[in-house]
Amino acid sequence: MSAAGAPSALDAVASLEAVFAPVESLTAFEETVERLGTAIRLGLLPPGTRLPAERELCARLGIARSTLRQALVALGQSGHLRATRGRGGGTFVSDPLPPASPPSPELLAAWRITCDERMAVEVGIAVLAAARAAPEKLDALDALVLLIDDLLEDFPAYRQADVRLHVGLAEATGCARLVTAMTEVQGAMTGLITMIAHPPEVLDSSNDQHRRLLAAIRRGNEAGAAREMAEHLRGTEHILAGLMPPS
Amino acid sequence: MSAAGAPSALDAVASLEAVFAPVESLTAFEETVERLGTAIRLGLLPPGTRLPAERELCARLGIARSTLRQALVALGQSGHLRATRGRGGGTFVSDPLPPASPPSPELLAAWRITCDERMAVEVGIAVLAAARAAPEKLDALDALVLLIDDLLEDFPAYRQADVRLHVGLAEATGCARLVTAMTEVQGAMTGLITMIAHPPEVLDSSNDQHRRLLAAIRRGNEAGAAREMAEHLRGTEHILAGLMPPS
DNA sequence: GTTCTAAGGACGGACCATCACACCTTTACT
DNA sequence: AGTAAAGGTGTGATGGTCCGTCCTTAGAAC
Repeated sequence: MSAAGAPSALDAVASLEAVFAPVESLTAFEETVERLGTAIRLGLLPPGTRLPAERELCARLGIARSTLRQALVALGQSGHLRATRGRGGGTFVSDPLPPASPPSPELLAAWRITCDERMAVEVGIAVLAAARAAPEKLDALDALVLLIDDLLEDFPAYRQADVRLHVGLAEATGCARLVTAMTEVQGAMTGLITMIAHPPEVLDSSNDQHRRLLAAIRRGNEAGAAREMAEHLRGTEHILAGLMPPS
Repeated sequence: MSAAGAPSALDAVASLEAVFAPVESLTAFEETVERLGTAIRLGLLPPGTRLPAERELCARLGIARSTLRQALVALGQSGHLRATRGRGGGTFVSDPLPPASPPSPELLAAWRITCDERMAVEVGIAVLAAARAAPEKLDALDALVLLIDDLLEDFPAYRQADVRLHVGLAEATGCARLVTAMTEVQGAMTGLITMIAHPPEVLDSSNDQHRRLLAAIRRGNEAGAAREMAEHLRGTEHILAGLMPPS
């Protein structure tokens, strides 16, 4: 290192790859489809739910109504939404939902990156929740864990409750951005997770991890929460690693 | 809860706020300004650095040259870049950089959200690094900590090395997306951090936390890394909390 | 000193996403 | 029958982005 304080060339290279990486800016249309589609597939908007009226929703989303309609039409064509006209009508989440499409090759290729991102986001949220989650919120999550115990035989229902639990954890941090981050990460994982066989025993032990995680959070044990969450997520990762072609 | 499996209305409300939150899609121009500006302000692109040629850079960024030029012109007008023409010319990071502009009211209003996001991202990255960081990479980070010991009297230099350390941690996870997330979060924090007085004793103890953090990571101690990182970040948060008007 | 060349600088046309606004159609409630 | 609330449709304007082309500058090579 010649000049004092000047970064070495080697050190700079790695981070500059991130700085100069391709900029992919989603259009308002794309992001809306993404957001609503993810919320539907994750069960945040269960089948039969009525969306806010178009004129209200476009105001909430901060986009023009025509742009929102493009998104709604796209989600309608893919079978996730259906619209009825007239008074008392509206846009509703389809019931039943269309069968999940198989994960795209790109998603499969990026599975490790997706898992890494999930690990970072979820562990961070677990620690934050341990630091500050309100007991009442944790009570609700405990109840969810008990409810999940009855869903070990029905994977779609299990997965949906699982997502609600994880998103609930993000809500417990009180930071809306983190809720968004969690839903995005869960949406990205969903395609991968459906590839995995989920025998009830696995789901049972996974829910046990939920219990230990929530206990650690309730104790305010940040380190414990981080460890439990990391272990919990590692379970999925190991199974996926076995399924994917060795990269 | 009446219908089995159906989410209670109350449960849905919180997460739907995130689903229906305003969609803010950055244009390619805006994101480029953001990315390059952040990299410059963080010292990832130190003063005097020559950027790649426009024709190459727009290819790397995946945008049109005219769009890139808009961003370069904007950064030039704000004094972060200067361009020289002719052979051997190019676009260079200004030396010295323009004085940092005071943090915007919006940034100040969102300081808690920014801190939360940083906590989540950094703790997650610390845990991931503990799980898999290469020893050689950690050696480089240890060296950085030693270097920082000599910068306790010069806050700008300290801060720059501090950023390099944290970004280096993200690089140690081997996930480019996390490096991006870390630089974004650090960029958002920079404006807030400059508001704080940083006596050498505080910086010294902060660097001690770096040491303990890296030690935990080297031991592969995920829980310890999470705890150390959380404590490390809490230091800044507490000082900020004292400065900000009670929300 | 002339020529070559690699760089930034500027322009124009095409395309497309987005917007705002106005209007139509359906349907249930009053 | 009328009204209100919802989705459905169309149009023109605006602005971001892209692509290609040409100009200008100034160091390097000869």
